[in-house]
Amino acid sequence: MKRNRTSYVILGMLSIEPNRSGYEIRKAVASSVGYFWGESYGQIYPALKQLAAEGLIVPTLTQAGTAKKRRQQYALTDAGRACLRGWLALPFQNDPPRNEFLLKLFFAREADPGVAIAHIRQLQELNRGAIGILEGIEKMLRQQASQSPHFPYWMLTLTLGAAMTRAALEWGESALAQLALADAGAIEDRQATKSDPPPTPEG
Amino acid sequence: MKRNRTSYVILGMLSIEPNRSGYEIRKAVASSVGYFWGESYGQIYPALKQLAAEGLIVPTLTQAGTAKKRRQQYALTDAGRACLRGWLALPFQNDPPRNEFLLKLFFAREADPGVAIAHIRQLQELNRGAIGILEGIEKMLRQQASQSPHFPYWMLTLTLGAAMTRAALEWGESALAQLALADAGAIEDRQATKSDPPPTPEG
DNA sequence: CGTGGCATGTAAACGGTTACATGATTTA
DNA sequence: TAAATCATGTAACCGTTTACATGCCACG
Repeated sequence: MKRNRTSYVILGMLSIEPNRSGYEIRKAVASSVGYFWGESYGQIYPALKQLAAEGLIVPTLTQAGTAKKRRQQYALTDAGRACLRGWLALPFQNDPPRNEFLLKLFFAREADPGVAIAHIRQLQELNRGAIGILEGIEKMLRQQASQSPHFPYWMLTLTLGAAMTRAALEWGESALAQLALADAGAIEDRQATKSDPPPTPEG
Repeated sequence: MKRNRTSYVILGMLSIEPNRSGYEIRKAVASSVGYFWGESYGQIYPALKQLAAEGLIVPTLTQAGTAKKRRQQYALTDAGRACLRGWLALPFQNDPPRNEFLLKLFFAREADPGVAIAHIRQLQELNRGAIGILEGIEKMLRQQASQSPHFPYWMLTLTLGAAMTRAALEWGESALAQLALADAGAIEDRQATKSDPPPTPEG
């Protein structure tokens, strides 16, 4: 039975906490795995229908007591849980990353000299923001979920993200320094063709 | 004029070296930017047609001298080069990464204890391989392209990839250690409920 | 000569995003 | 009751992969 990954994300989210609606699942995805996975309504709602038709999830009664909005909630069935576990045990597929930043950097020679520097600065901004967000999530996790059996795995996803982001930040600093040097070198070269060469700058 | 990114990759590749065919462009992509970008024939050939129709590239005569296979080559026009430069100067869009490894790790509590460890080991394998490939490319670049004006930018793409991969490798080691400890802890806990607690193992 | 791989291309299917439509619920 | 927003859903579109079709060239 071929199934797309959206279905597994839904099963996973319901395995962590049952009785969620499509809307809630979408929000949970964005706020937990959002920095390495995304889902849109256009995928979630059809997938919910399909999963329910196959008996992997069941619609649960919206408790009429408080009646918060009208929303159809779902919970995992035994078959759904088994399906999730089967998928988890399968080797992960690492989908080829698409990194437009690196693409532009690769072709940057064709552009004006400032372009690469501007892109790297934009990347640094993004990565600094990401570090902040990751640290925020980590703090919240430690306070609110440190006793959860999910905690160690959730922390691991965070620390990998943080480690790679920090590595990228360090790279960015050195890359900016390099490009600045190269610019200075180019200026020197231009001066050198006009007058005497000053090979090393001195105070 | 809306244009997909495949077109810019083609323009970029032709800006580095003109007179390439679709097949050659595909191969060049795979062997240079392959670890952060991919293109398939199904995109390249239609894009070539479209670019030619818009005058951004021109089909060049396959030199009848050696007649190496039949293949239609293309070269950049001035308009094509200008188009590429315009795109390069635009802020890059960072497309949300999709990382199935992290997704499975996030849900790993639902699976058997060995599953997360197996996935991390698989990741380590992949990353060790990636480091090897990146180092190979770097060596080749230093030998064959160190005088090219593209060289500094190409090196930067390599060093970012290497830095992030190395960070992931380090993370993997510590993650494996952590999970091994957790397993040992779980065993201890189970023993503790059966007999006296041995809080710290001693020779 | 014919087989295998090179090179070009196309059609179909897929996964995913976006935009839009709609009702229901809060709030002002 | 009007406006804003919540929640669900659908249709269309886009980019991409995959599978397939085909002809050409080199080599045995």
